[in-house]
Parts: sequence; structure tokens; C-alpha cells
Amino acid sequence: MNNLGKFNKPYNSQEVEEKIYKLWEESGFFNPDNLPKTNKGSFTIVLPPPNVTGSLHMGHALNVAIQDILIRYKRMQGYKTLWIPGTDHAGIATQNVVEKQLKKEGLSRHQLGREKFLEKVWEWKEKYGGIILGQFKKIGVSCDWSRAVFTMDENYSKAVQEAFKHYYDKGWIYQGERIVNWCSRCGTSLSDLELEYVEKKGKLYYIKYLISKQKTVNSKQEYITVATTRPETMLGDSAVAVNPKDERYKDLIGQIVLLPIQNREISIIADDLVEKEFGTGAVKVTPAHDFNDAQMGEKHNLPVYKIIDEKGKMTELAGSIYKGLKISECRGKVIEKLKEFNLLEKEEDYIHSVAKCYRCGGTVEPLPSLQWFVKMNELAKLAIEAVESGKIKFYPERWKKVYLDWLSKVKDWCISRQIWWGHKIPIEGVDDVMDTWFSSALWPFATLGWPDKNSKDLKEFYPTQVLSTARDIINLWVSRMVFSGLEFTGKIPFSDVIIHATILTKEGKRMSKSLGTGIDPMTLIEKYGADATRFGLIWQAMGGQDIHWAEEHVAAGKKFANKLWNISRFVLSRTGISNFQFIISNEILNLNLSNEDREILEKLEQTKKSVSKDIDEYNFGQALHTLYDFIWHDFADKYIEYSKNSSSTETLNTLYFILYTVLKLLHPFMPFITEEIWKNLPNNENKMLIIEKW
RNA sequence: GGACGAUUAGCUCAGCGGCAGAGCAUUGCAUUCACAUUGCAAGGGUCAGAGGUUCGAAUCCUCUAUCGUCCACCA
Repeated sequence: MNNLGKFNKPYNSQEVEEKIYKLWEESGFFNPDNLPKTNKGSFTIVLPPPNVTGSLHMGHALNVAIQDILIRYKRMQGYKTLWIPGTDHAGIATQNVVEKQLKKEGLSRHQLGREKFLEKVWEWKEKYGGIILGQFKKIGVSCDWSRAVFTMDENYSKAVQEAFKHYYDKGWIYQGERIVNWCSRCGTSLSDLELEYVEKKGKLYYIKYLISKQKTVNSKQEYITVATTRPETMLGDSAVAVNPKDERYKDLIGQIVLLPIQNREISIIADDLVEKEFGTGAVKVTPAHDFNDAQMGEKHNLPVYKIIDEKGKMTELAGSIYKGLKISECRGKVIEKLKEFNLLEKEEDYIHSVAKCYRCGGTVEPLPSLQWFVKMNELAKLAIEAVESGKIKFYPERWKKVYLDWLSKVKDWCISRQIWWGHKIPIEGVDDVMDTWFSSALWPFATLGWPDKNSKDLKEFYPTQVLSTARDIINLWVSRMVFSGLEFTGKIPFSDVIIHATILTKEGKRMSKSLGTGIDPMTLIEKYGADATRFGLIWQAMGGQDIHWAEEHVAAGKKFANKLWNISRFVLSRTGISNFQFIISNEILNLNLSNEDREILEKLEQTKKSVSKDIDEYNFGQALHTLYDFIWHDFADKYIEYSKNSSSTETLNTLYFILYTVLKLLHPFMPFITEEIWKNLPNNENKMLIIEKW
């Protein structure tokens, strides 16, 4: 049978890809329940759920390409493969997007009220929340869409409530007035991991605190000078601290100073946290508005004066003349006042970094607030043990250190957020919602039916095998999935963690949408095709090393696709017209082969072994280089040229067998073109490459 | 401040004790041939620098320089 009629000379990805994806979806093979029965076990990956507000970037593209390679490879090996997709409700991010949209209509969420506002968010989610998953499909991901999960689905919400209750009943959840990072624009607390630090020019102010005479005996000094970048917070000071080893202040420890403006008597304390080198070596202590100071305050039992409120305005405690002022206004007034009293010794230019909200970019203030916390000591132990024992392995291994370092000094987890979009904290009289990461932490098992312990999927597909993600959420997400998995299911949620390369610009800078340095994978797919885009990504992703993005490798991928296409045209023009039944197994080695035939078949076997080993070890770039080299330089340049002068049935059979095998080996990397060619193999109309035996 | 990584051809990167490699780019030749999105060939490198280990170092060790990422923190 002659299939050449279906082949154009150049390969056209646009004509092929959509059609092939549809074919896969119709086959049902993305769903493990429809796969042919084998005696192999299950193989599961959970897709890191992109935010519903997200749009595809290069990191996503690389990450899904990696996961798809693994899933397709394992599926061809006969495993019952499941790749669960889904999206994350992304509390603060999504609420901000919808609020911005409302603002254009001149509305605020407060005008709408909680219920109406949430309706708007759901509308927005239904309309835009699935865009990114559609983009994943263009890349060719073979996720089981029938099992797609959203983190606020009914069952998922049940899981979140159950998890909260579990911790609560164990006494691991408590409410406390603690100093937290507060974003006054978003009106919510933020975790350390939700902060970004920005360098900012400011001033370092040197303020004199007079030693109060009546309590001082034998003091030679009349005042102590402290240095601060935030003079307004002096209104909430409850001590001055020096390093106990600092000779300069030895005699002053325990003495009393008079806090300017407030005329409050506070004492000079000694604490190791104070660095002798900073400023004058004496610092003011404001337990309400600084994390270090809060720690010192607790240790020395200092009173807490909350002088800044949740809206970023000064409180009553700041003093009646400052009450209601913005922080910056108050700073000016305080400086004025200090000058008036002649207590401002000097000011110096100073560059320091300030915390910003990573969602909205607003300035973050540390302030005391009533929040819910999860105790971390027991949970951290679980997560540490899982990795130290080797039950969970990181690839590349060096990321293990990042994970363990963070867990070894982790603080209790503040899980409440003062926003509306999210899972409500299930306690009467509390309007807070939970940290988005509280629900994401349950992802590997909540997607499989937990808390229903009889869930068929949970039994069959949990624990999962591989998690592939970006390095910046190792602590935010990976560690929390590990202890959640162990705590709620008694099992590690996955055994291997792949930390994929970070894609930087050619200059080695971070790709950023706002700076316009980002590259949209979708334009690459339109220009070169999905297979070529996957090729370019994987080609460059060697050993988890950061990638300085070079588009020419995607162009090379397109050329390679075309090469494969023309190899196939040639081989099928020689073999496709024959009714000869080719041997498509290693039985071929029993034929009366020429040296050239035998040589290329041996090289094929080596290639197959080497590619399998590289995929098993997550060296995807290496595997692709090996395949590329074999297909182009051994098969096409040498063997095909040889075959033009040899028309033996053995050579025809070898040509066919190599094409046949190479399509299988390349399929995980370049699924569309290989499936399309596969369809055109003789007597092969109804078989699909996606489930062929590796 | 701490940790980690990088430095190899014009560019993007492999190689990680035994003759310096790939893709792209460059140059020459070929061309009714599956493919010009091609083939054959060529040019191009003090492997960041210094010292050490070794019969032998791009590769292992120490230091230095430059660049980058992450974490902490800057009162």
C-alpha cells in the first residue's frame, strides 16, 4: 500500500498537531482506566497546578514537557499511567485580578459585599481560569482531563476542612496575636515566602535618647544615640538594646532613658541579637513593628505598643497628634519634632531593602495581629526524616540542602489570610480564609479522592512517583506536601522530586513579563511547532543547569522534525509499497545481514539502552542529544545513503525496523510528528504509537 | 551575611582523570537523488586566572576574579 500521497515534502506542524491531539483525546488513552491491561503497576504524576490567573511562561512549558516525557515513556512501558491536571484558586492573586477589573467599573469589593464579590470571582474563574490548561494541550501534554481538579472543588474543599480539623483536634492549630507581615493594600497577612525585597534609598537617622537623671547613679553619659531607618516607630519603643559584649555601653546596661516625644521611661537592655557594628551599636526596640525586636521583646518581657494599624495608619498609641496619619506623614512630623528638641544627631544616606507584597507590590509592614498558626515542630520532623532517610530524593541532589535548611529552622505556619477568596477557616465567628498553600499542600492526595479513604484512585495511584517543579517553591510547596502526605496518609506523597532548570534570558537575567524580557511559548509553537518547541527546551535543559535561552535550538528542532519527516518519506517509499511482512523484533538479527545492516542495528540497540537509562535518571537533554545524533548522523547520513545501493530484503527490513523503533524512542520527546508518521506505516492504520510497547 | 551554581569555539551549551565536542553562525565544494529546513569538507579554543595532587588535569584539591540564583537579614 502506498501512503506517500498523504505526505507533503516539508513537514507542516500546524496541519498535524491539532488533529493528532484530538485523536489522542478520542482514544481515551490519557485515562489509565482505558489502557490495555498489563502486569506493570501504576505510575502517577500530579501536575503542579498553575494559578487560575496564570498565563503560560517558559518555565511552565519546560516543566510540562519534562512530565509529559516521563508519562509517555512509562505509558509505553506498560505502566498504568496517570497524570492529574488542575488549577489552583490562588487566593490573593485572583482576588487582586478581579478587584482590578471591578475598579475599572468604579466598584470596590466592599461596595459589592462578600457574597456578591465571590460570585464575581467565580464568574471570572469560569471564564478565564482554564486558559492556561488549553495552552498546555497545545504543547501536547497527555493529562487525564477527566480527572482535572480545581482546589475549590467540592471534594477538595472537604479535604481542606478535614485537614484543618485534624490539626485542630491534635492541638496543633492555635490562635495568637503575633507579629506578622501585613500588606495594607491587600488587607491581609503574608508569609515570609510571599515577600519580595526591593533595594531602596533611604536615610539612617541618629536619635539621642536622654538618660533620665533621677534614676541614674554615677553616669558620665547624658544620652545614648540609636540609629534607625524608621524614626516614626520610636513612638512604639519599649527599650534600647546593646550587645552585652560591647565595651562602650557596658555601664549603661540596666539604666533608664526617656523616650522622646512620648516621655516614656524605658530601659537599656543587653541582647546578642544586636550587632555592634551597626550604626552606633545601640538600637531602639519596637516589639510591635519589627521581627527582631519582637523576639527581643518576648525574651525580655517588654510591653508591645501597636502604633500602626492594619490600614497603614498611626494608632491612638502613637499619640493624639499622630493618630490617623499615614506612616510617611508621621515620619516627617516625628523628625520635625526631634529636631525641635535637638535630639536628632545626624542623618546619613542609606540603602536598604524593604519588604514588598509579591502579589501587589505594596509595602509590607510588620505588625501584631490575631492570626491562626499551625505548630511546625512535629511536622517539620516528618518532612526532614523523609528526605534524610532517602525515601524522597531530589534531582539534582543539591536541592535537598535548600529543603533541609529551611525546615531545620522553620517557624510556626501562619495559615490565616484576611481576604475573601479561598477556603474559609471552619471556626464560628472567624471570617478569615486559609493560606493558599494550605490547600496546595494536600494536592497529591486530595486530587485522588482523600479524605475518602476508600477512594479507588487513592488506593491505586497514591503515593505518586515523581514531582517536577521549580526551585522557588521547594519550601513554599514541596516541603508542605511532604509533611501533609505523611501526616494525613502515613505515606510519602512522591519518591522523586525533579527540580527543573530555570530559564533565563540570553544575558542570564530573569525572564519577567513586566520588564518585557519574557518569551511566550505560544508564539514559539506557532512559529516552529510544539514538537520543535519541546525539542528546543529539552535540548537546552542539561543537568538541571540554568538555561540562557537561545531560540536557535527551537529552530534546530524544526529542522530535525523535517529531517525525520523526509527520512520517513524515503523509508516508506522503499518499503511501504511492499506486501512483505517485516520483522519488527530482534529476530531480525537472525537474517542474513550485511555488515552495514548489522552495524546500524547494533548502534540502534545501544541508542535504545542509553536513551532509556537517561530517561530513568531524568537526564532528558542527554537522551535527546543521543537520539538526535543517531537519527541524523548514523541513520540518515550513513545508513540510508548505503541503502540506496543495496536493495536486499534484509536492508529493506532493517530500514523499516529502524524507522519503526526510532519513532517509538522519539515519541516522548516529539509526540505529534512521531504519531503522525506512525499512522502511515503500512498495515498500521488502527494502532496508536502512544500505547506501543517501548 | 550564608548557601549553591557558572566561567570550554563568534553565540547557546555538553564533556567531569587518558587525542578538546554538539547545535547555531562562518567558509569552500556538491546538487535533477527522501530532505536546500540538504550532503561532504574546512576554519575557529592557553577549557576565567594562580598554585597544588597525579605518569597524565578542562575534569580532583586550594585560593583569586567575574557573573548568576536562592535563603536570611539590614533595626
